[in-house]
Amino acid sequence: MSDLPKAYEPQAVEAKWYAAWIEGKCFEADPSSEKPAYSIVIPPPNVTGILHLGHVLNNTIQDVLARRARQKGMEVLWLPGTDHAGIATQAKVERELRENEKLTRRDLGRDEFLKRVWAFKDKHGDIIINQLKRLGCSCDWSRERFTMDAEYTKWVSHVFVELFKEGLIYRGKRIVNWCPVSLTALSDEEVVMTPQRSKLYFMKYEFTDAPGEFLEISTTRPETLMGDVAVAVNPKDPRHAKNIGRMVYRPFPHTPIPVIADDHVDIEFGTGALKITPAHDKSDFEIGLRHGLEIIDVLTPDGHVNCPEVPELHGLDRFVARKKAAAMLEERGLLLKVEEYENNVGFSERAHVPIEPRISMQWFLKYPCVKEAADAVATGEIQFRPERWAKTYAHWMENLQDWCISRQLWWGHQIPVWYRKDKLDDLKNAESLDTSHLSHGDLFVGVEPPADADNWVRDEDVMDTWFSSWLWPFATMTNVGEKSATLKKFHPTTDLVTGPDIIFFWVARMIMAGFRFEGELPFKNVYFTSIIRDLQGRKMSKSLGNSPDPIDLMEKYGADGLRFGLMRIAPVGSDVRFDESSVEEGRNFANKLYNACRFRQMADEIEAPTAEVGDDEVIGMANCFHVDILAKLDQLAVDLERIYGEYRFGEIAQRLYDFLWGEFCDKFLEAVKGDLRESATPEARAVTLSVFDTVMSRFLQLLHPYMPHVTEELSLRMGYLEEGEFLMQEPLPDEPVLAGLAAEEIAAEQSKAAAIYETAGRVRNLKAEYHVGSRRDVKLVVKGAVEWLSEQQQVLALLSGAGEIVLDAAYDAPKGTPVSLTPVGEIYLPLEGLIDVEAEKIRLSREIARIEQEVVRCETKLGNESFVARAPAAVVEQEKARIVEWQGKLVQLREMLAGLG
RNA sequence: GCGCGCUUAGCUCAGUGGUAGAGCACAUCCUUCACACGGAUGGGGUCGCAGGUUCGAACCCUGCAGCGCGCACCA
Repeated sequence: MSDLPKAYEPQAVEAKWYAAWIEGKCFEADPSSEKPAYSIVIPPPNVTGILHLGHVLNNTIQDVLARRARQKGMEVLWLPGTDHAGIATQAKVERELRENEKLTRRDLGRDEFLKRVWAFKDKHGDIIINQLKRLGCSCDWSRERFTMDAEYTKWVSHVFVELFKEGLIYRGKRIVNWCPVSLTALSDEEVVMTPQRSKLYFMKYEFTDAPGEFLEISTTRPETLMGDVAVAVNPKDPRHAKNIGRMVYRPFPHTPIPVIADDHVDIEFGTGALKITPAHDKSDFEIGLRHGLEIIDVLTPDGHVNCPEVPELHGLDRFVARKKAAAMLEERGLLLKVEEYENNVGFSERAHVPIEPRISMQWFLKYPCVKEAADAVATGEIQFRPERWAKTYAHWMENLQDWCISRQLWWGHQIPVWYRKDKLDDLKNAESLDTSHLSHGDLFVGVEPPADADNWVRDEDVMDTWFSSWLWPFATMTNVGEKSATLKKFHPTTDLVTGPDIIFFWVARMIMAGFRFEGELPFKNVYFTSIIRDLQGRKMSKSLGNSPDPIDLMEKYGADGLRFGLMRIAPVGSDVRFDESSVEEGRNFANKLYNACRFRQMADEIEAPTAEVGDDEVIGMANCFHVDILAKLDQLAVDLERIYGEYRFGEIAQRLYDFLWGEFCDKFLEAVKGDLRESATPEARAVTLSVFDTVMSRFLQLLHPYMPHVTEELSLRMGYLEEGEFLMQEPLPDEPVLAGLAAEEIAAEQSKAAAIYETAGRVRNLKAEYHVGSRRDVKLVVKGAVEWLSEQQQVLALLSGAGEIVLDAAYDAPKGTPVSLTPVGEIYLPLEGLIDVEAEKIRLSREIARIEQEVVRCETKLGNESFVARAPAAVVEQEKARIVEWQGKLVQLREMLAGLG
């Protein structure tokens, strides 16, 4: 091993092990297993997407959970797959078509276009899957699913049909969020409210019964005023009481419209008069319904004015028309003023343009099993982490709006509804459709097409992508009408790991679907990950170019480095600011681990005898450093078990890091280095090697979920496992390493080790103070040494960098010899006349002053009767002990100062 | 407008009542036979502000401020 490179090179190792795990079928779940089940379904990434850091965090957490569960003896299913991502995928293909062939999807026709999308999916669909594999994800790839698989599509249709029969799905003309670019309706969740700097136009409409008298109105959208059918005022508004029931002239087309009264109008806002455009505003639409007003649509689907009566505006883009309309008002002397104004405008989540509220015929769903779904989270049957998201969920569940599930797209699950050809026009124009039409035979709703298909025409729309995603936990496990062995074993799933940004889109809807179609919750725990931002706190996005490519990071630092680095900084509650240096630290950690093992291998190559020491004998021969590290390992295992239960992934990473680096390498390895030299006794060598192996083999196991590749590699290299065995399949041992040793004995040994470590630190800092920190030949004299110090004298010399340590109870220190009070005695550092006496005097005086202050502080505290009476006894004792300690030190320091003259 | 978070060292963040912590960055030293992707030492914080509870508050309570995020029919 010593001929290997000094630094760990992860790339080849990681590829090798991933292939080996696949070859060994390590990820495949067995539904017939006797072991308890543990399951996760992956949040399916977009099939044509590419991996970003959010995916890395999310999937690393899932992999950690899955791998840990396997170690805990569970039968694990991590079910992977991809989502067809209707709008996103269709838009990509349309763009490619436009750029390469100057064609639109309509030029190709539906069938041909869909062929193109499938081809695109086949070409790009594996990219993100392969990226997940590169990351080391232990998904059961034999069960990979896609939301448009034939069987999955059946589920989607089946669910539609069932909910339609139940009367929860209906069709109707409503105001929907219309995207003028994608040319489809969107759900409320797909609209992002964005503050905009816009203009508020104040205009006046003339009363028909009083020429020269005007009603003042403000609006942000003058381009829609051709669709005005009324002006509304609040009935409680005294300013307008006299106006209710009168008529005013809409400027263009010049037509009288009524002034009506409606509670919705805010008296405080502007002039208290609101123009009503039912076709282009949701609340206007509702007011229109209440008052039986006409609906005049003056915009085309792609956001252009459609109003031949006003030729100046007809055909203009909506934003061009806005300026033009304002100019026209001004020409007519009807524009009073224009103010700068900030308001919230809904933007299309995908197309990034303002959505248009638009009347159109769409399919809607009234959510099923709302109460069960709300209760499941409220009662804690489904546990949210962090818990506060439960409140967000509850709020949404209490204010559910019907879900617009139809999309005017081609890529997706086509609505399983057929219309009779001869009734097509009637049906398409009908205001609404309900289940009664089913029996009339004009409408056919079914998973399979009607038998006499030639007489029917299928609804052209497809369903919202989330209408398939919400079935993911069970539709990936079983076919319609079956209860597969997989479903029986693994549903409900154990943990769901996802981002809080899709709590409404996905999480809430899955819970409802789970209750409705499987009669049970879909998962028991939901862990919401942090949102990853850049160092400026901005979201990662392609357009900002602030999103590092995880593949590049893995090339540079290894998948294990990326995983560990990201997990270590991922906080439980809030967002995380990403910096590449954290990944670098992950890489460094893997390297540290690798080198610790390399050190062990090199020790084997030294030609020095090793005694045969049986496992049982090791503990008996162990010194305090051995016992100490073994005890810390046991403690680590116990702590990790608890922290896993709390899903505190960052803390787990931190504990692993601190143990390996701080305890194992910095302390333990340094303390036992002497045991591995040729000069050491065979027994000491044997015991130390044995302890090393015990700790390292168990530590590799504990670290494995976070850094699967390097731990697997080292377990084999170090001989902890045979060729053909996998660390990922090794169950975690239940027994502590030190099970056979009494707690008091462990504590006694640990306190010795702690004393030596602390003493070494004090000596090093004493050396540094006198600028001999790098010298390893200094002589130390210990006065008043604890009786056991002679046993560990060599180790202390090694750790503190001393050439010689002399125990001398009667040592008479030369004047000004630096001294440190340590847990093992007074340690002097004779400087052989090299010190600057004056500087030393100043240093001592400062130290004395500082300690005196400490003593005063403690005494004041102890003089406080309330403190003594109310504080726990242990705390009071601690304070007292502290004073004794400080005073002892003061005596020493004053003597030293006096000694200097 | 309502709700939820956050505010601790230059940066990123731990720390849920008992003497303020880590990593990075910084400074000095060390190319000592696991590791410079390393080792040693050190400087650096009135824990956002103001009150309150308590013997004792970064931590609990109440206000306030700043930042961020949700939700909402302000034209």
